[in-house]
Amino acid sequence: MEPFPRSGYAGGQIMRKPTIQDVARQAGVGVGTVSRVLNNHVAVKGATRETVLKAIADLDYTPNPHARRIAGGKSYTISVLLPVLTTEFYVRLLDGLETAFQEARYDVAIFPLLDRSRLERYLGSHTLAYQADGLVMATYNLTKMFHERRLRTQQPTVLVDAYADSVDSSFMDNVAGGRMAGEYAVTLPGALYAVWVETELDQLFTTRVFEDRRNGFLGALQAAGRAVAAEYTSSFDSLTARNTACTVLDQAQAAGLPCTVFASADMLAGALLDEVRLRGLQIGTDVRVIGFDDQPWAESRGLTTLHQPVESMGYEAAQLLLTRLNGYKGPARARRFEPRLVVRGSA
Amino acid sequence: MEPFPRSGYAGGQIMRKPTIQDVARQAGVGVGTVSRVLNNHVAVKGATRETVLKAIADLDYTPNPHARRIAGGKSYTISVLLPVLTTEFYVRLLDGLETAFQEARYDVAIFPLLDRSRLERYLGSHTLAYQADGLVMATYNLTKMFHERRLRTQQPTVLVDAYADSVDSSFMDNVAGGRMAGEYAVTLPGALYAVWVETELDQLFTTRVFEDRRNGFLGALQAAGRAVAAEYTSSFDSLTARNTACTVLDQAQAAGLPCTVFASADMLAGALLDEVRLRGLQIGTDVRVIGFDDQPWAESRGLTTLHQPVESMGYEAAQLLLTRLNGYKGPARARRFEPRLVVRGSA
DNA sequence: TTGTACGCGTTATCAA
DNA sequence: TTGATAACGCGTACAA
Repeated sequence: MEPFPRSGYAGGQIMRKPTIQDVARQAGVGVGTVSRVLNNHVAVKGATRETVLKAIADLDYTPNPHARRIAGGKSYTISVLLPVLTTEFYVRLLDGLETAFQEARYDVAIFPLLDRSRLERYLGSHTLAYQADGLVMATYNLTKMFHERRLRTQQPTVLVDAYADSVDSSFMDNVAGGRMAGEYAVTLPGALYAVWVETELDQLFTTRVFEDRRNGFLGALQAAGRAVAAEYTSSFDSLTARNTACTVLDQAQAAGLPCTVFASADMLAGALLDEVRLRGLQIGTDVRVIGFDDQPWAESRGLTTLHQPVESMGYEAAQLLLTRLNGYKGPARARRFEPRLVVRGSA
Repeated sequence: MEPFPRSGYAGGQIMRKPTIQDVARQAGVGVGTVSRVLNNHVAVKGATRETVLKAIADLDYTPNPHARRIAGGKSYTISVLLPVLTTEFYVRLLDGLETAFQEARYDVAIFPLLDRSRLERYLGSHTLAYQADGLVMATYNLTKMFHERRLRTQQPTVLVDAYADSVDSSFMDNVAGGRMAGEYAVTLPGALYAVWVETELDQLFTTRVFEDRRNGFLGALQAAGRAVAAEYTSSFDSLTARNTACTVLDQAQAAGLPCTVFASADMLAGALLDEVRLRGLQIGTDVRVIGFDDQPWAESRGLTTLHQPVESMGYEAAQLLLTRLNGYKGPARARRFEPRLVVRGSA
């Protein structure tokens, strides 16, 4: 261990993190006053506030979040619980969340939900995740867990990309997205096919995203007096996607082109584009493809798809949580975001 | 606010998180003894330990990490700083890390490095990331930042999937991986091509992974008196990968088949397989492809590739950090993992 | 408007 | 081997 001087400086360098005591001493005030400045209390004279702020800047002081938490206050920390982050979607979501929280001077820590046991571990105990001032939970449909009180969220919680009636939520209207796809699809010539993403088996840990898209799509078709020629289900990996694409096109070719395929995720749509090209068919005439997500590559591949305001959704989720942290006690609020159909060459 | 009873129970339910005081009272011992049990101190009589553990279980007590941090300097929290997690690689890496840390009863929080400014934000201040007991930093080559003292890691740090001489590290020997690919490639008929992944422009924030693979590969070719017919660079997105695949095959077909292509990431290899198939060529005879990563889909697509023991690498990184946290003060250690060539149909 | 003193839940020290 | 008690850094009554 290196020497650990209890006081101030050594060779111009602070050897130990300055505390509120150091700031108080430096500014010639009491610790209470420094604390009041830190927490934007009204009862501080302007001149005093300036002195304290200067001392804080001089010492490069930052409050210790753990001590804040212990003292009964807040730790200025938010936990974000996300499914495994292998898509662009979560990167954008995080961007929106972090932007909003940073503006409010909150730190955010991410806890990846690699599997279900982790949810319970994160929430069931002493973990940091649970000790945060607020919780953001993404994508999973936790309604049942709330109802069954298996999720006892002592601290303010907001759902993003998911909905439950008992907590604040900020989400995409996937039903509307599916409907938009459907309403556009029925204007195109030929038979209609759809590819869905398989949701997890575990009921409590599942997402309704793709179910909603399906309901919206089928609803729009029904309203137009149409129906799908066939539906398929794929899981969210590239190999299965490619196999599914083959199956879809086999059947579509057998039944006769042209046709339109609604792929409920761009990744599936991409596999379809590949397979169409592979078979020497014309995208946009023989086979039309509508995706969902508007991934970064969608534009350059000319994919017609539903664009989601993901960053805004994250930003708004953060705002909902921040109002709770600032004392809002009203009923659960739901912020619904609508996707936008982006028509490109593929349909 | 609901009533907030200071003591024990209400209707069989604990209204407030039990503290070490509650446990001590319940077990009929002092708080010091409880603390000793919690921290596995030797000087606790077996019978006393049992009593305390029972009280802990009865009350469903878990220590408050913030209080621990304040009192003892340890919070039992590890920060993991990762590049954006859009690949399977980081999921597996996290799995290895979390497994090891959980065994040692540490919590881990993830801080995604969406961009460079976040690195400085995470480390420069009061943030949770910085307040953790230890730091795991993945992939990026931060050597220069350490040398320039732009990264002042007060707490133990370990690099994973990266190397710097001043800190502990656990990493893949990508040079060896490249060499293995090269040594195998030279046994195959036809011209040799290689596709690399573009590294970021920012010097301080770059990774050496692909540079290493290249050096290994070219070294093996040189040792065999061979050379690549051409090299290509692609960025890590599917669109560029597909374009690059086209370019490679255009040139390879013009120069004459068969040929072998070393793609320094499975994602690039996958694009090549697609394009080969698209052109009606035979994979494994006309065009042989060697990948790198052994992604989950590699087996079913028959991709010859380099398998990386990613989980082990993460697990070992965690172990290195844990020894530091337990007081190890020795010089920086480097744990090198070797990839393994998995020969399948593609080459 | 400001300073003092207490409490938060834990670890560490010291005496028993 | 154990129990009391002093820190740890901060928020906040309460007194001034």
